[in-house]
Amino acid sequence: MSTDVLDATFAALADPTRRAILARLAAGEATVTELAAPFEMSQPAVSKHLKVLERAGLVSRGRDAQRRPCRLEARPLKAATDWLENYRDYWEESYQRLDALLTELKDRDARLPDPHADETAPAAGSRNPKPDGTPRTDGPGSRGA
Amino acid sequence: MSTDVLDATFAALADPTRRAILARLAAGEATVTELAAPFEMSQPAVSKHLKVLERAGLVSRGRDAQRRPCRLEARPLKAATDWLENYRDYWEESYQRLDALLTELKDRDARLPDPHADETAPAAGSRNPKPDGTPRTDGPGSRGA
DNA sequence: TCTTCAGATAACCCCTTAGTTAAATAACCG
DNA sequence: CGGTTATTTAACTAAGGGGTTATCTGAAGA
Repeated sequence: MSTDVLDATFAALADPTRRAILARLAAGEATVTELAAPFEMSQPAVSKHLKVLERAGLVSRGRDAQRRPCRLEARPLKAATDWLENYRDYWEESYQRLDALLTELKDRDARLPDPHADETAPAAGSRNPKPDGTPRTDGPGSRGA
Repeated sequence: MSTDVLDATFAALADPTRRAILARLAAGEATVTELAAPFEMSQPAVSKHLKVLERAGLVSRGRDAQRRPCRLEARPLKAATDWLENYRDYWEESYQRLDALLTELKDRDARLPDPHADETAPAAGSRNPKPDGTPRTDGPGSRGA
């Protein structure tokens, strides 16, 4: 879970073109020209994006004659999700006010000296034990054959 | 869920310093100098990072005399997580081989013409209905008072 | 072999980013 | 008012990102 992985992954995801490429690859392998088609940019530009995705480990490529089919490698996305998961408690709306309250009280009580918490451990709260059963809002369509 | 939000959020998360800042803020509000202390860079540099985080909506700031305490605003992280959630099926190891198989079969069967899938909808699979009960590996410490 | 198709590289542009130091604000403290 | 503390802004450098066009490589196929 070295920071480099997260660096590269998040950086790769920061571009809409690259996210679109990943979305396309989620539907199955595709060649560079196939991937480039939907976009208004040149093919070399897409090649560059692919290189970024490849460096981040999000895409791997095979070989079929002169074609270099790309396929999705989603594993780094797990690292990213894992990192984000530490903050799940913080975006649950219902706790936002409680959180503000706690911070204020703590602030008033004593000025806490805690200059840094490790990057990988945001000291996630004991508030939400985690596995909430919330069903995904996005409707997963049928995939594969 | 405009792409701009994801752009800014993922871009903000692509820097280890900024991720560390967020981790620190998860433990409670902090002033700029408090946030800057752990790092070897100058304080203005940290201010810049904070501005990036602020622009992404990940940090908001109050005012306490000459201090401008920063607090975590985790909502954009939900958008990021939601996007990543669409790919959850793809990183479940057990399916990697099955996926490869399916793609190959489909490829052999007929060359599918599906140039682009929308960015927000990677056509997530019907394979994994989703709410897996996997407990988080990171140990959430106690938080708040 | 000559051609064509599929991608990769190169060389270049422009703009952003991450960092620096130094100076400007802004609010408190005496 | 004058000084100290906290933070922002300015000006600058070095590096990298995203895009372009033009050129090179490499495999297929006539």
